[in-house]
Amino acid sequence: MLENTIKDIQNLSKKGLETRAKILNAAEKVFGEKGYYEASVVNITQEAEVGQGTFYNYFESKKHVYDELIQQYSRELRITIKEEMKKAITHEEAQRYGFKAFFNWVKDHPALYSIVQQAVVVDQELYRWYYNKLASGFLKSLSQGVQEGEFRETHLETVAYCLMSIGQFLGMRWVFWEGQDVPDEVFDAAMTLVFKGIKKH
Amino acid sequence: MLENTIKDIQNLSKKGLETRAKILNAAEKVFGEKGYYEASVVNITQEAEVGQGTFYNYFESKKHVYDELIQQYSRELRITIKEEMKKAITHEEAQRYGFKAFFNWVKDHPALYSIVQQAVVVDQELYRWYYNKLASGFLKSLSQGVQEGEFRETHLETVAYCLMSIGQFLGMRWVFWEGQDVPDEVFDAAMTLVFKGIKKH
Amino acid sequence: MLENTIKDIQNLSKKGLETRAKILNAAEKVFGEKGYYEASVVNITQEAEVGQGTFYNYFESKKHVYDELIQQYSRELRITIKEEMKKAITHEEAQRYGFKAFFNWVKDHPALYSIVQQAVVVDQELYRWYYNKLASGFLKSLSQGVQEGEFRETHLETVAYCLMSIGQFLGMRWVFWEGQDVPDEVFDAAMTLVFKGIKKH
Amino acid sequence: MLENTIKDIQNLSKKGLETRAKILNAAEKVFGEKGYYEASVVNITQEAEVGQGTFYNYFESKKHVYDELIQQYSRELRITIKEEMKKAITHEEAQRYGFKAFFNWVKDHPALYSIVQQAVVVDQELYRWYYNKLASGFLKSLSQGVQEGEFRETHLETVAYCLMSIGQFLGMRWVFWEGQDVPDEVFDAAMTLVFKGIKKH
DNA sequence: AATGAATGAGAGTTCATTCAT
DNA sequence: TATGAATGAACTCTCATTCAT
Repeated sequence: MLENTIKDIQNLSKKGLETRAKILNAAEKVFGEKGYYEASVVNITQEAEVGQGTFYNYFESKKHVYDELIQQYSRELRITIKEEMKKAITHEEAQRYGFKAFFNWVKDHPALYSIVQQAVVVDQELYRWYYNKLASGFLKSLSQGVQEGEFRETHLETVAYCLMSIGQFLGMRWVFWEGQDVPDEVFDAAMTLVFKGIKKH
Repeated sequence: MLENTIKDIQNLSKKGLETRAKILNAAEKVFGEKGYYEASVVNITQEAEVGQGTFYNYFESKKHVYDELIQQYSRELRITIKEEMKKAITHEEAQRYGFKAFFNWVKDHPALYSIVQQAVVVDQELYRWYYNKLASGFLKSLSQGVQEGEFRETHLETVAYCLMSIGQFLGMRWVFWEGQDVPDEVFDAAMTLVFKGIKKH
Repeated sequence: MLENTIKDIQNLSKKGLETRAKILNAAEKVFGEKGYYEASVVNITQEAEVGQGTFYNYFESKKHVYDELIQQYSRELRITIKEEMKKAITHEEAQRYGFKAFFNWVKDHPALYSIVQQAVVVDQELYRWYYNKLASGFLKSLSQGVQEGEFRETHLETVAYCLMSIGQFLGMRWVFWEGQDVPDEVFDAAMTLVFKGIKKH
Repeated sequence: MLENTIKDIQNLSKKGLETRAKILNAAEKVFGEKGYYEASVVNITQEAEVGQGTFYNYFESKKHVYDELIQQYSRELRITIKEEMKKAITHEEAQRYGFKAFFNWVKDHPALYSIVQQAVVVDQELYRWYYNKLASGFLKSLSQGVQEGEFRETHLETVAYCLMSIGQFLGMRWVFWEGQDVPDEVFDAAMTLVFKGIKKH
């Protein structure tokens, strides 16, 4: 009743949902390729093969699509990583699986990876939110490892940030820039560094 | 005689150099506060207290000032870190001094720190150039440490990227976001992590 | 669907075509009055009573409208002249009709006449193209006159240029400058000059 | 006393006159190459190898140099033609010499030729003045020819404009566009056309 | 639900001209 | 007499957004 111009994902018809999804996918592609500021709404609607006006039936502004992409991405990424980590037995293994999952994600969604990076210019607050959220995932897993005696006691938030940063940069350097998997020797070198640093013995 | 429209840093009068510096400083401030895309040339010239046209006497475009800021920043930062590292005796100490120097730098130049981050959107190539340059600094120092038997043998480029990334994220999290020094417990936790990871014993 | 930003004269709605025409007419008027360089796009959109941005929905740039005006003008003029010449019996008569048609055209479209002249500064190539096109019309008619024995043999391209230039200058001097018809005595004097010059006896 | 900022060609030192001439020559070249509107004052001062400010010591504005060039050109051209025509015996010969002189002039001063053409956009009034002046030269010579019985009676102003226009276009077509002399067959064809048209028998 | 024509605020940039030195 | 640094008005063009259909 309050919102008669759509935008509310609820009461959308099936067709409406499809159109919305087309736009969102187009936005992902276009933002990924051109960057938020170089990308225009027209670019997006053309990519989506819908009219210019249609965009505003589903999103309040260019910024709103961007926000939605990041939030969606963030959620999916964290779920994926968590799922993957569950398969492990030790916490070390879990961390390894987590890294692997992240690298695969970047390889499969380079556009979204880029979009997140762009938040540093587009919306600092969102950027901080994203990394804090990601770090808190690491933190949880780490503190379990400590409780169970697998990792030594230390300032865990710091370590969480360290691990996250390593994942971030290796993903950037080898996966995003080169468009390949992280090479085994790189992965191993990084893991050895990390686990020598945090394991109890 | 001959050259009236400037842009060449050489043969600039004293007054010209001052004006140029005013604009560069203003650009640093404005880009830092508003981000590259939200910042307009007018914002910069107003901050610099010069006329709009004056900007174009000294820089070919908005992008050119930006590039200059990054390159200048990059050079100064690397020199500062190197100077600081020289004061150390062991390589571990050198690395610690390096990190400290970097954190101080971020604290003193938050705007420039932000500007570099923005390159991820503004100019990917510049962004890669910056990090590769920075990483190669770490690499050099590390391989010396290995040669002299202080650090263990490993895939050094990876480790360089890991160290750089840790510095980057801790600097972001504690210095840039909070505007304070990296707390001692954080610094120690990170250094312990790192050196347990790379030292020989 | 698909094409939102226009510029293609095809698939334009009726309203779109109207707007485009309004802009084109306004441009003709404004270029005619102020000249290409003194005329601004704002001048044109104000004359057309549309928003500034609307201009760029229909033309890529100020130069593009200009080109279109010239080409349209050139085509229409040549068709008009040809139509008029067809009504004649002898080739002398045909030439006379052609000149008359040209002078009438200038009287009816002084702005367009001026716009063509401006090409000498705005776009030399276009200027040459226009006059070569016009001269080739004269040439065709002349060589027929020669073949049929009405005109004497001579270097026809030269004569074509001479006739064209006479039309051009009389049109400028009496029609464009004074805003009147070419006076009879002027017309007769010029025609006599010309036909004494080219007729066989 | 009235004018203390120079600009008055009178009380100029020898050096001043030289500087003024340098600027005028540079302006001729630059206007000729780029056209009045595309040419900037900086272009001119750089070509003249003087400072930007120096320009305004000798000319009130960009437009003033332009005016001066045209007037100077017009005067010199008319003198040159007149001198040349004096060498002839018959009036027909005089006209031929006049045309020749004009074509040579265009060949030697293509930049000035172009500058005059540009007046059609830059300053209509100047443009009309120039052509009226030129036509009146033809007129004088023609009416003498009539008085002395060499040319037939006719509407002389018209014929003057016709002759002038022919010279103008042949000069443009063969000399200015092609950068060569008017070919003999073209020259002869044009002269034959003209003199069959105006001579008594 | 879908469209695309219309818009105007605001961007980056140019350049004729001024003026202190 | 010569200079070039400084200026701001004015330009062309872009684009997120609105709205009538």
